[in-house]
Amino acid sequence: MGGVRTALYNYLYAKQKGGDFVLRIEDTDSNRFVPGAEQYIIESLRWCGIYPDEGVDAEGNVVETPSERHPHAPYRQSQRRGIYRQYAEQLVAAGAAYYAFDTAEELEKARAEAEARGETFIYNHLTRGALRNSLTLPEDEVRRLLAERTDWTVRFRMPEGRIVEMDDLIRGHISVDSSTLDDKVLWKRADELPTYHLANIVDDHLMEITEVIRGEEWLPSLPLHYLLYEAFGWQDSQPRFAHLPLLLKPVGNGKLSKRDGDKMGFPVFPLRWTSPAGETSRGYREDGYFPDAFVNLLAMLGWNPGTEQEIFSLDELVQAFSLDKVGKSGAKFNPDKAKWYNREYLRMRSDADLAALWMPDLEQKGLHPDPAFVEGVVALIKERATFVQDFWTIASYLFIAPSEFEKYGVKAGAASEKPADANRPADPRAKVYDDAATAPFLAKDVDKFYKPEIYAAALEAMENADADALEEYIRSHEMPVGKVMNCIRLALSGAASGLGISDILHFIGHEEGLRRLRFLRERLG
RNA sequence: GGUGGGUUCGUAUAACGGCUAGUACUCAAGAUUUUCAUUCUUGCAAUAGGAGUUCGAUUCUCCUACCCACUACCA
Repeated sequence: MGGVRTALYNYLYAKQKGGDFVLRIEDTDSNRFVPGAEQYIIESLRWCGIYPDEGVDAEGNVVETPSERHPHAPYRQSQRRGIYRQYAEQLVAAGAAYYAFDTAEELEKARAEAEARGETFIYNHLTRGALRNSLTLPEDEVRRLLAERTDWTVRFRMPEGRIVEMDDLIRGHISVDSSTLDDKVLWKRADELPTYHLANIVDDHLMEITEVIRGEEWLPSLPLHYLLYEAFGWQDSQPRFAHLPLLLKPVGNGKLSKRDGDKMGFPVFPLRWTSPAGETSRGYREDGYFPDAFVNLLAMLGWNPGTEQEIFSLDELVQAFSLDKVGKSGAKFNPDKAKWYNREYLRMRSDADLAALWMPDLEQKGLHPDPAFVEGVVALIKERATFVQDFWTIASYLFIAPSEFEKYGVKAGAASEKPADANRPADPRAKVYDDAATAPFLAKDVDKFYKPEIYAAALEAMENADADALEEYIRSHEMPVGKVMNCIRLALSGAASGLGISDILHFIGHEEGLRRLRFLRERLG
């Protein structure tokens, strides 16, 4: 979700300004390579209606804008190794970086020693003089090591006492004393690739990136990035930066993580994702969210239009989006609001569209109803649903006769109508519900609706009146309307709550209604 | 620990330094309904705390508290 939102804001900004949205794959950590992840990202963006102007597509082909005159490919950083190497060396030659030969063990030891003194080890202007690098070793020794071995890194020579003045499109002016920063690794020995910091600056420069909109977790690295642009002499064409607030978990503290969703019953992935290890995480698409609803709710997490409008299409978002309306503080994700959005989008969708979306589900159940019939059902029930998947639960009895009669779920008492949901964000004013709420229905409520005399009345009414005249018949014969109607509903739908009797009869027909009423007697005696 | 960022109802957020601090979700109550849901009406609920600047502070400054991120040869 967080990644999609970041991509979305980038896309909205780019499109609004008439710019290009670039998808670059930052895969410089071979340890973290995940097969299929790249395709997953592209598919997710496509589902949301976001198509990069430049980048790679799901088939691995390079995509570039037709007007593009300056080729920027390749778009995978793992394929740009040679480019970065040259820039890393340029930095060393300029004195802005240096080679470091310290082994993992040596650094480990330095850290342990610092810790023993109650300090934290930092590779910086204070400590680099006592470590093994091209600043401390004799020149011929450095040459020898570079020639004989490949296990060296390049570190940025973080200046001492520089106050770095920065501007962020969302947060305004920020300044940091470079003395508090460390000599970040720019070139990794491990896979002979640059770290994010180097690759990002080099690529943004080469790809003529004008704005970088990324997560807040990058804010602490911003001074380093400013200093890198300066070291390369690229300050004049340096992109502008915007650091987005984080997406937080619905309850408790901390940022939204994979775990939260599965634990708390909502997706955190746009599409279902199966990790190489075989664990599957649910996705918004598979859970039944409409892509435009997903995009809409994501857009409103951290941004607002400044008006009271809440429903936006992607095109409207492009028009309305603005970075100065992006908030500074983290946004807790609210699953209830997410559902509300989908409900709104479901209602906006036409009955015919919804019927078409539902049809495969019906066919899978062995049903082959007339599309016009399904469309009629949809018109009747769409206001009761949040997802297309809800349709069956709401209206299965319009297709097949109930064989089971409700055991649970009737409003059994004021204080016990809904099961408690521990995973929902707590509203302190909500009533406390207990598990007794789901006590068996039959024992208590059957005699409310299924007393022999009520049943007799129901049967009489059904035998003598059609759907439209039913209520009038019951009234005029001085039968208890509510109880008789509910007895009929129980027979028709298997539940004591639900659609209107005449609506049900309209779809299943009067004969079928009568048959179901007689079946109820068989079942309940 | 250090550095940086943040803090308005439970949640998302609005409010040129100036109204009774608005809206949506959730929740509650009422109306409607043959039930449930829908719909409509109403309600509950917030400027973290303390100083300062000012005629006036949610808004600007400082301090404190709390939260978050970063502090990897990850991104």
